[in-house]
Amino acid sequence: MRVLNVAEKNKVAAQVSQLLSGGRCRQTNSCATYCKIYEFPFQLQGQQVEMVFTSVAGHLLELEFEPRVKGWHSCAPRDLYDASVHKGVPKGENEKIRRNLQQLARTCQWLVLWLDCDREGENIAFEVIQVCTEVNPRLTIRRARFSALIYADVARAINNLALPNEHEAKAVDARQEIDLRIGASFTRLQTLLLQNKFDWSEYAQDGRVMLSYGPCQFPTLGLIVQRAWEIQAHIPENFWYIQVLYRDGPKACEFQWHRKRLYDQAVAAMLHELCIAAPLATVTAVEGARKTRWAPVPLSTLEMQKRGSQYLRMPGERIMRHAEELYQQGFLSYPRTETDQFDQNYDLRGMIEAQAGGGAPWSAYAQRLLAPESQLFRWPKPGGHDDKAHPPIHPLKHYPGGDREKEALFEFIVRHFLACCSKDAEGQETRVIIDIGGEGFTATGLMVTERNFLEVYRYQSWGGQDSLPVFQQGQTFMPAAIDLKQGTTQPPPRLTERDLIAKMEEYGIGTDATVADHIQKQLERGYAIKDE
DNA sequence: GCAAGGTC
Repeated sequence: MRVLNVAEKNKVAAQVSQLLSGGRCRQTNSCATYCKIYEFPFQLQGQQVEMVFTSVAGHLLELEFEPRVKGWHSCAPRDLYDASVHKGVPKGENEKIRRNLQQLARTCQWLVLWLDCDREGENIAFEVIQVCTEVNPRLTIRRARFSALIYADVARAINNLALPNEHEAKAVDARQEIDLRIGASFTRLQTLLLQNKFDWSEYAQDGRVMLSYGPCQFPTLGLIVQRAWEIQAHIPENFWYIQVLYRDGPKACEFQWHRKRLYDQAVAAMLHELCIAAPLATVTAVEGARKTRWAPVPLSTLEMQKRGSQYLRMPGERIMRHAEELYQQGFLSYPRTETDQFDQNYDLRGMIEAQAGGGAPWSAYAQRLLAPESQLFRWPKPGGHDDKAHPPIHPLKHYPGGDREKEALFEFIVRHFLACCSKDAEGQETRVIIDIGGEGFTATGLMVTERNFLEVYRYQSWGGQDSLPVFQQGQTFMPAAIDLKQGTTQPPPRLTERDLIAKMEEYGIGTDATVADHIQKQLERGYAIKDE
């Protein structure tokens, strides 16, 4: 008996084959570029069988309208709600993937579906069933459900084969149909209605404008517009505050008023006059506290995009493209992961060693991290998310360089990885509280006592302020200045890509894998612009 | 010329 096993991606087919065959499987190419075939003998339910593993690459089928309504002027946009839709294999790579599946299905008696354990995976399972039973209707169909790519889980899955869940798959069918009908109809309606009403030439691509609508695009744009409205609605207001400066030779510091700011100029001026009338400052307290700056937790896909866009000023979409290439070239672990904690027995040491040579700017740090006497290493703090399929994003081997942007991204991922394996930074905060004419002021200083992860994580700084001059409780001094200053309230800052990604995550717009695409689309369509 | 989801 031959058993055809289909995974959602080649990587899973390869890994499950490795685990079930004990590392002894034959790999051959298929007619599909990225979907390999893995074969090995296996004992299934007490029977000797030949296992044949292959994969799709995500969805195999795509929902499309009947040909009658495909032209933009063939029907009214509202007719797209009644037109019939069907699932078909889109032209291109997926046709090759279908051919691979059908060739194998003809020679097999069983079909075991190893798709991801989520709704999309369940839906893809039925796509695979549809394509395979077209050429072999007598296939016995089973679903393998595994939660992690480890032997125990995979073995449990093959010994507890179940049936695919049609309800879950149909939930995805419903989503697809809603997305397509609403998206296509509103896109046509808006575009046809408005394309000649305004001058869109600035936004046109290939001579025409596209005013697309989609259930992810629209709320994404909404988040951008919301901030723009907040900025437009801002009415600047003046405020006043008292600033106290201390100076003694080269030593100087600034004291912040406990009232922070007042919006009543007369009151602020009166309090200022009281200070001027009795300007001698009395130190009422000197407080010290230990402060800790936490090292980052291991890197998930969305966190990579958020930090990458902030630290490197690189669009999320390009970060993902570079990460994907670095992964395929073997420099990086799998770039699509929700996991931000390392498994207990992960070989972190080996991963750090891989960065300790090569003369990179971080090699010396990696070497220190490995040296026990440095006491710099600490097992990364768990971030609390685990997709049970992939580890956090981390470097596998040294990237020799070539593409400047890819280098910058790789460097960030390495530094983040080394940082999350390092101890937190420690500092000593000093607060000096003074009284002038009944008003309270505080100066705060921070001395970093142990930089630890900050040494390698050059994207973050801490303190920056010089340590304070030494003050003693009860001491008095004459300030160098007691000034009444005026300020103006500022509108909220414009939205950054990092903020937008975070908000989309918060509101559940798109998925980890698509958030960057939706942002990219805003720019492509000219709905929003992004500057430096 | 349209959506959003999956992946190399």
